[in-house]
Amino acid sequence: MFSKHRLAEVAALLGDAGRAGMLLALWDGSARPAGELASIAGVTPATASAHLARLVAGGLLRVEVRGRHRYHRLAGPEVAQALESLAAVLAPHPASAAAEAPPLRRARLCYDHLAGQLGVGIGDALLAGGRLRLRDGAFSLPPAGRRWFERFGIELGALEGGRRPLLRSCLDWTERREHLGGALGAALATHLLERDWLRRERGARTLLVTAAGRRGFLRAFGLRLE
Amino acid sequence: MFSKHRLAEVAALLGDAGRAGMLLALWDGSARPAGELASIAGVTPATASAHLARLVAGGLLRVEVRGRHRYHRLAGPEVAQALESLAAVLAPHPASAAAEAPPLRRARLCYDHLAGQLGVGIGDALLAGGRLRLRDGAFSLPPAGRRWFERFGIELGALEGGRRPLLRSCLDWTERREHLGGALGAALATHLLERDWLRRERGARTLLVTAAGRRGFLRAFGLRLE
DNA sequence: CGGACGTTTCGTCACCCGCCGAAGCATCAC
DNA sequence: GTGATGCTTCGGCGGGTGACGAAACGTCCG
Repeated sequence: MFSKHRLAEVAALLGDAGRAGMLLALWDGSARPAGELASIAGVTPATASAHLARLVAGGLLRVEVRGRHRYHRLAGPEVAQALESLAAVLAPHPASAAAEAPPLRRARLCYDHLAGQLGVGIGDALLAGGRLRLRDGAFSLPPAGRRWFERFGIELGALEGGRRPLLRSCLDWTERREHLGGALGAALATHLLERDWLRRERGARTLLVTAAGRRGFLRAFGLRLE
Repeated sequence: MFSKHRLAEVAALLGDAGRAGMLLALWDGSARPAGELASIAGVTPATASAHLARLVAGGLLRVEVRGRHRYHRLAGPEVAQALESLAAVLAPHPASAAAEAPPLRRARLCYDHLAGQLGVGIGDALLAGGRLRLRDGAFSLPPAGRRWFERFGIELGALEGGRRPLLRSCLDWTERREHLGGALGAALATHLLERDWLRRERGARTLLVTAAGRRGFLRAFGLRLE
């Protein structure tokens, strides 16, 4: 049987504030060198190195050696998913989630797609416009939606047929609402970053809405962002 | 920000073989007294008591006092979901899942709905019969499916409108396939247990198929179970 | 080549946490 | 009441682990 020992082993890796901090910093799918993760976790490089070695050995992180730097990133979407579902456990009541720091609640990346109020808001706008459908907690994409995404500059053809589902609903832990994940959610996030509607805040998974973004979200989605 | 400390706190609760064993024993949604959990975890009642107190304080377990017994159960589906997604992290390769003990692979409860080969098989049969649809990794229920479930003895009306989504796909960690969760998945499992097609194996989340079940699964789903 | 830098390894210390046995509280049975 | 049972609390022991500084290693740059 998949033993309690293996489960405990992996869970114990997440069960240290230093390591948890590193994983959270990598939650958005980014790759960061060991030194940066050390400062994020608030420990010396020596300590961080030991932590990172354990995370890699435990299969939670992948490491990519580039010169004298060692870039670490999450080993895969399962890890991000595990973080997300642990977060769901510790925010069982919307009230505690509502107390989150505003910038993080407003817009952030969930591994590689949008989350927070912006993510939920975009989803709502797409639903209201008939460009997306939500039924029984699962998204589907009607023809009108396909056309809209193509016109918006996202090539659906390239996204389909891959291993990853095009649409996937992902439970947002601050808003307690479904938002759009999957290949399309990721492509949308990438597209908005490339268009410079959104900008990643350095060293966090928080997203900033640019001036162009404010105009764009209002025009494209009817979203008024303060 | 939802701090790394809180995440680490919860994860650390799972990061001990004793506590992990207890949680796994409760994975199927059952409620067990402290003494039984102690023997499952292989520790003395004193040690178990301390563990259970921490799990309750951490919001992972609920406790129900009945006379001199204290029944513990998972605090909610989020906890089971967290266990499931951690299991997915530590079984990234189908090979390791294939090594699982056969009875567990064959049929088990994932908190409150069916999983394992039986769970996946039923899902496949429903899909093949057009009673369920799978699109982009998410289930939907066409009219033919609604009729079928009603005729099968499951009242959909009572399930809808609740907080919990009717349909939810849940990644099976032994089969690496989606299976049916959500309110409908739970109702189906309950119904099959009540009809005595399935019986819970004492002290495990493994399910046994009864003789009536073998006939029933063949007739209703075309599933031939050895 | 030599120095700067990022990272790892080593040695060490301190603390936390899991474990148990014994004792203390409840509750149930008679 | 009296004893048995289920569980918790208390006190104390031992091992694991996270922390650091110092030093070694490998890479980049002038």
